[in-house]
Amino acid sequence: EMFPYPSGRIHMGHVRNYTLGDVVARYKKAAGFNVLHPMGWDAFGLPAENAAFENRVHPAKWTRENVASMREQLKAMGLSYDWSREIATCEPDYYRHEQKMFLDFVEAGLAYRKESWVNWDPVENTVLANEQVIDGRGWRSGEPVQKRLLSQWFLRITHYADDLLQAIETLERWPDRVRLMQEKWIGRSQGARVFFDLAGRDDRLEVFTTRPDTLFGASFCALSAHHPIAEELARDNPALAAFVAECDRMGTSEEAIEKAEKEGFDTGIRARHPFVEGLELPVYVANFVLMEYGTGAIFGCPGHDQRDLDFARKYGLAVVPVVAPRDADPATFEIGAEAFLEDGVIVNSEFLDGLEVAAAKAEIIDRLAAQGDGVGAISYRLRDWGVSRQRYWGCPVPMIHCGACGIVPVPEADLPVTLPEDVDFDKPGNPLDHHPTWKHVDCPQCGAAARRETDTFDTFFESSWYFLRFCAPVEGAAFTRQAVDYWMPVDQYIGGIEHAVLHLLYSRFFTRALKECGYLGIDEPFAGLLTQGMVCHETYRDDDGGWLFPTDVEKSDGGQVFERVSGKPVTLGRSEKMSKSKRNVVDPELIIDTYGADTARLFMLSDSPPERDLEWTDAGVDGAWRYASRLWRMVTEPAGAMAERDAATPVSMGPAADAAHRMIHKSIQSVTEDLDRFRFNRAVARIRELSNMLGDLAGDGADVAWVRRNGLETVVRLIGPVMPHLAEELWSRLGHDALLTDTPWPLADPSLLIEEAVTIGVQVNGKLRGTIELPLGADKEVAESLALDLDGVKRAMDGKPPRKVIVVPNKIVNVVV
RNA sequence: GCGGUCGUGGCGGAAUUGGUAGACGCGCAGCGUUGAGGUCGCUGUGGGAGAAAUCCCGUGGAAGUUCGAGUCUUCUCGACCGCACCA
Repeated sequence: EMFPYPSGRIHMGHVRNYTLGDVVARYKKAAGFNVLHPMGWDAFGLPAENAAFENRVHPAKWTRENVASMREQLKAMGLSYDWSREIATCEPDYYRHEQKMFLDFVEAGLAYRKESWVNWDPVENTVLANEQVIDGRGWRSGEPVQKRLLSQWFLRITHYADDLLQAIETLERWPDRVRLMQEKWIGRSQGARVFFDLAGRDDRLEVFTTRPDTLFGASFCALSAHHPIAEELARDNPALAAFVAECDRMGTSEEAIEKAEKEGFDTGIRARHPFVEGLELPVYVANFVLMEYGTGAIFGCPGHDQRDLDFARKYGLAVVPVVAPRDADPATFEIGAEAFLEDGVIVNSEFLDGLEVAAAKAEIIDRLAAQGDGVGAISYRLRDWGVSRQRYWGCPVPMIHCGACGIVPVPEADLPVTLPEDVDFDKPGNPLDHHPTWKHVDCPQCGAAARRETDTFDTFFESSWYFLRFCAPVEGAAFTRQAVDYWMPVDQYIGGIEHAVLHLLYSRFFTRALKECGYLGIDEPFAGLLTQGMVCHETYRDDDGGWLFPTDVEKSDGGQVFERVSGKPVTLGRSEKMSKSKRNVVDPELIIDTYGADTARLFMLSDSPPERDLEWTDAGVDGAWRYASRLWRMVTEPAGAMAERDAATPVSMGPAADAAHRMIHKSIQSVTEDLDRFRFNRAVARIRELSNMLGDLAGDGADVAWVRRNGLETVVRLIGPVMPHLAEELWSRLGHDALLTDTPWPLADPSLLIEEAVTIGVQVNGKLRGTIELPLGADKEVAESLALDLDGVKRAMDGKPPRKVIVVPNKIVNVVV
């Protein structure tokens, strides 16, 4: 399972995640596998610094205390972890290894430095995370944020863009939706670079486009606000500089940029169309053009791109259709309020006219190349991974800035570069930067006074390789090659869908980068992936719209909801992801104290399939608790005779015992299949069915007594991975000395799984009109004649002769009249 | 805005992957146990009509493919998740 951020207390999302993992681990162990089931702490991060700021507690102290209390909470859940492998990423023993990895990445050309944009709070003089930007303003200052350029470290994930994309195909045990999301995230697009001559200038404007076929429909070009040409012009043009500043007030998230009202500024520059003599396109600076994608410049074809169309309408630019639907008249086809995005036939485009879109792309790329105005190109949406953070609570970047030697790596012998303990969180900005002594060091090359890098790594850095250290958390190395070769890749990884792209993609990249640096021999870290859904709960608000905790709320029999203390009415809201801000949370510790861990675990698996969202309800927990109690009574208070533990299989069994015996083995079979396929809710349903059958099993003959014991033992063994405490106790009460944990998984007897008879449905014109009982594999003729003889079938046929009778053996008969 | 996922009873969900829709659980109703309530046990429970047999309707909506569609196709509506400095 994905290791948690030590926020202080476990939440229901953890309970779900770790229950799922523990069931898999316990089941696989019982099934005879060598299981490594570790746990650790993703211990660096922003919340520790917020706590330091708000509660005047040191991030290290806060984090370590959180780890200690969360460890106790996890232990109370009965999770089968190997705690001897526990790691916390904030300890120098852990992060020293990633400092070495980083130095190796620099050596291999996989890490480099470049300028990039950050959110800047002008009042606090600090860099803000996207999370700290609310509606374009700093979360504490309330001031509009600005974009600022900082020189930062990047990891060259784009070097592996194609490999990361191609290899998605090999991840057979990953959910399709995650594979699709990663594919879209990498975003390989085939297109062209087009070079426009600029009137009155010597340089050319280079744009990337996925639609070179629409070049004849171009009516403008647009630059990113920080395109070199835009910056150059802004120096002498206050109005443009003001527009650029306006663009900088937007956040850095893609969402903020895409949702903003599209704005442009006409630079006055004109770009010459490469094929149309005399056609000059206005060049704008526009707020929706990303400097990080393609070349930071585009040409706009309003007819065939909605954003370009909106822009053209706003600024009164020409809209010329150059692709028309195949059945449209090219002379009259016009673009209205919506751009035409589909494939069709090229029109209004000189030598391209009449071609299909794909052919036109190939043709125009050839022509562009021939006259030196462009070239076919591939572009990726994926950008290099910026890993520098201007924060304290992270792994220090092991670099030194020397006035004479430039940027110098910290020598390996001097690792780890550890965080100073005595830091001050009262001043805004990065505490490492204003620490009095920490950053002042001598240059390892020339010995002159130099300055430490005060940035720390993105915390995704730690989570990109922790699974490797779990294989061998040894001293003196990140891991041992032997252990990694034995255990890796992770056979089954389980975590939230919110990590579908970033963490999982970074880890895939990191594994490749480590391979390139000789650390290991695999490409893919996670062979199997299960992404669990969220835990949700209904929401409550009082008269003033304030959120209420479920514990503050009471429900009357009539379904009215009111505040427990004041009795005031409460508005019931829909079920949403449990979150502190909406207060719709249930504390796992309270549930474990009240009902026990096994009940919480059972409920987590019972109702919803793991990948779907799960709604937490009190009634559902009660139901799980009732089942646990019932199972307890069934085993400890046997109503009828129960055979001795080692009683031999009865020589002959009556029909009731025989049917029960068969059902026991069918249950073993289906529960095993369900666990193999992570259909835990079905597995639980099957176990409950088996319990229900045993509860109804009447008689006290030796055969029934034997089957009853056999059945109860089977239920206990099947439920063991889900409710380990209860099952272990019941196993002992059933007279076993060995632990259930050490007992192999039950095997179904194939001879008991064979059905002798089947009930199949009989339809008339596709509607069910009756059922017939047939021996397994009965002849079609037999099925047909029995079906036609049914009263309901005769009635529905209304005296008409059958036109056709479809018999699918062992499944269905359908009479067509 | 872009990308992704999901819509089945009062509720969570199941459906052998195109073959008897609603397994299992929750809730609700009735009965039994109890002084009462809870627990526990039994019975019933998709909607409509009917005393019943039975019939009609039914998987967000509309159309299509098929002997047969919850499942496949097209369109459409709605809900949710991610968007690179939260983890």
